[in-house]
Amino acid sequence: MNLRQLAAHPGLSPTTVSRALNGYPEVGAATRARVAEAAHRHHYRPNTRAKGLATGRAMAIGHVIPTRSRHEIVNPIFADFISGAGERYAAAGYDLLLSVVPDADEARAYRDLKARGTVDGLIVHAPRAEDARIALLHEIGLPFVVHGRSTGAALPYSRVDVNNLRAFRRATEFLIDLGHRRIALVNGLEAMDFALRRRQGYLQALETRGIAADPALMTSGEMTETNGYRAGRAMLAAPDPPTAAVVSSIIMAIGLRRAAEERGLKLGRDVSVVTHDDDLSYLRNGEDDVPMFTATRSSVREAGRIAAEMLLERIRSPGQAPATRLLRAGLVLGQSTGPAPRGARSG
Amino acid sequence: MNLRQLAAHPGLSPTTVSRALNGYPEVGAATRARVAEAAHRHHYRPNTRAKGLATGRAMAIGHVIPTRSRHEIVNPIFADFISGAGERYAAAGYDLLLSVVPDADEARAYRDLKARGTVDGLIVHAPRAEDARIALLHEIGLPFVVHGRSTGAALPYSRVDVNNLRAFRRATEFLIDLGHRRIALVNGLEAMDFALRRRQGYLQALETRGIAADPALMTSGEMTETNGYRAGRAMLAAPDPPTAAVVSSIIMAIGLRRAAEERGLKLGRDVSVVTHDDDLSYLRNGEDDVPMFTATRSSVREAGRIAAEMLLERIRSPGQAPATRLLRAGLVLGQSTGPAPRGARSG
DNA sequence: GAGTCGGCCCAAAACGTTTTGAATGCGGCG
DNA sequence: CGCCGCATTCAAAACGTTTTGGGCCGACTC
Repeated sequence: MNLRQLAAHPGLSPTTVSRALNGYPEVGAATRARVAEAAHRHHYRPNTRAKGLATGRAMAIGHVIPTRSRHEIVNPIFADFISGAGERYAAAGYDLLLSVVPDADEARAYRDLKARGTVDGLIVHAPRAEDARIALLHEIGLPFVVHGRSTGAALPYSRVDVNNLRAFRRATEFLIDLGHRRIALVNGLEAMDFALRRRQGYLQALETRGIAADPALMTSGEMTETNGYRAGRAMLAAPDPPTAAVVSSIIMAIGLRRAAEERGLKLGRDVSVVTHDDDLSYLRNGEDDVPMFTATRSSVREAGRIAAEMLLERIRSPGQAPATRLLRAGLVLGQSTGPAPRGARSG
Repeated sequence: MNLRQLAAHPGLSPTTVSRALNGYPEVGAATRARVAEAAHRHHYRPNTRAKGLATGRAMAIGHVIPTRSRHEIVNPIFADFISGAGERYAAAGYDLLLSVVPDADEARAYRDLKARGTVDGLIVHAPRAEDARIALLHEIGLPFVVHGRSTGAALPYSRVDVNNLRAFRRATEFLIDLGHRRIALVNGLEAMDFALRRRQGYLQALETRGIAADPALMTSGEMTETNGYRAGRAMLAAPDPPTAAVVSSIIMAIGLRRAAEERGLKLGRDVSVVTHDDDLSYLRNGEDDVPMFTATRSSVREAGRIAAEMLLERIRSPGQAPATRLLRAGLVLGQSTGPAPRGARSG
């Protein structure tokens, strides 16, 4: 059903029908009603491409999710983040365009999206320190919002982020307060900015309390269950094992728990763990009674919603100064932490 | 950079440039080279919307992922499935459009996509038995491929699926062979077709071996860690607890393991578990040495790749008879299964 | 009663491509 | 020499919208 065909029915011109549907004032109330009725009856929807061509807007937001080419791991938080964002896009009449590209091709993907005019703006995922994409997007001239931060970026940018540094410092201090001295850090890939900042928070806490950081207790890698397990197995088998750990992802924490239990160690009694918890919908921590894990919690779905709103606002009124929304990850007490064992295994 | 602007540069008409770029034969070799060079130099990409308008094709595939409005859980397999599919779309020059809609609005979402001409085809996720969407899409006239099956659907349709019934029958038989008699089923939502068929497989195995099914041992729900935990906790606390379970998702299995360990029971010794394993990229079962879980394994990312290819083929040559690709989930031996305890706790 | 203004509507241009239909120039053939 | 066919190229229409620039008519002002 065309606009022309739709217009022919009540015997009007396409112009008038278009105006009636888009709420322009210069159309009579009676006609507007007739048009609305006809449109409804024929299930009329304006053709996206034609409308976009005429208005110059794509009414779509792009999410470029980079795939580290080696092992093709897709971060499980994407699903929840995108579902949060998608909800807001839908409400505003925007589509969501997903681009899964090997990270080597990422720059080209951005340029393409702009040149082809496919999207009106985009979300930048998994930023690194001094992330090159920020300069690139400024150059290209596409509105964007970063999920996370990029320390040292030369140009300003909008972002929604979690107070990673503070959260991890608090988590580490909490463990220290419980008497732990050998505390491991099981981190995400430290090429990522969020991981860097969590590490800083961890280090600051140790330093403030006069505990020397031990490189043997710090590990970093893709946030998979296997990597959590590996880290746990290696550290717990070492001569002077940690009595506690701060962990960057609940999935890694599950791997770590597996490694502990394999050695007959119980979380919260023999080994304490504080993990970051993105509040993934299929992996709720503490949906029943006491949470399994003590955690720094921040809903990534909520972050998606906020990022979407910020981006839509940037598109609506360009030229605004970049904004920052900081989500605070609260420390949630669970069963995975407890006082350091007396005369800890650390000897 | 326009087509017109691009054409002005080497002093050609838009027509010729368009033809040169799209590989039509009626353009001289020399001109074609000149055009290619100019296009490359100016990073020219044809405007998606204009191209789509002219050709009548959107060069985009839609994925409608329904959100059960109550708790907004997004199935964790979507990320991997979509990443597999997206890879193939990209290779074929297609975009991926994601629609996150409350399942009540799903029909309208499909009609909209068609009416607005936003996509050339789509993937149907999480089909139910006699799923209404199949008839709807036939009526609408959009090519589609179903991920899964819809038993009892009146009309034919293309699909890629796993042999759920056989896999779960085998898994159950395997446990029976190990001496287990009280075997639980921790299933996904049985509104979903895949869950129905897994249940059938489970029941068939019990029946064949002359074991009466016990409703108290069968549970069904959203595939979250919490639900796995709840099922495990309830069943293991019951008077006549199961010695084994078949589980529909590795995430539920992790919850089940947690419940078992809470009672001091060890998987593979006190309780045996066979779980389905979608080979999620961040939750690999058996990346190191022996798999944690004995599992029916089938890569959902691979399913995504195949579904994408089938759909693109359907779009390329319409009118083909619907096709079916059946992936076989092999039974992978892990540490979570062992012989039934002698004089099992079943008393 | 003439002129002006507002309300309502329409024809045509524009967005950036592809595709149709036709034009140009050139060599070869009769 | 005239015609034909071929290889190239181009102008214009088309895709389905929005937007620009009027046009018409009745009511109001003086």
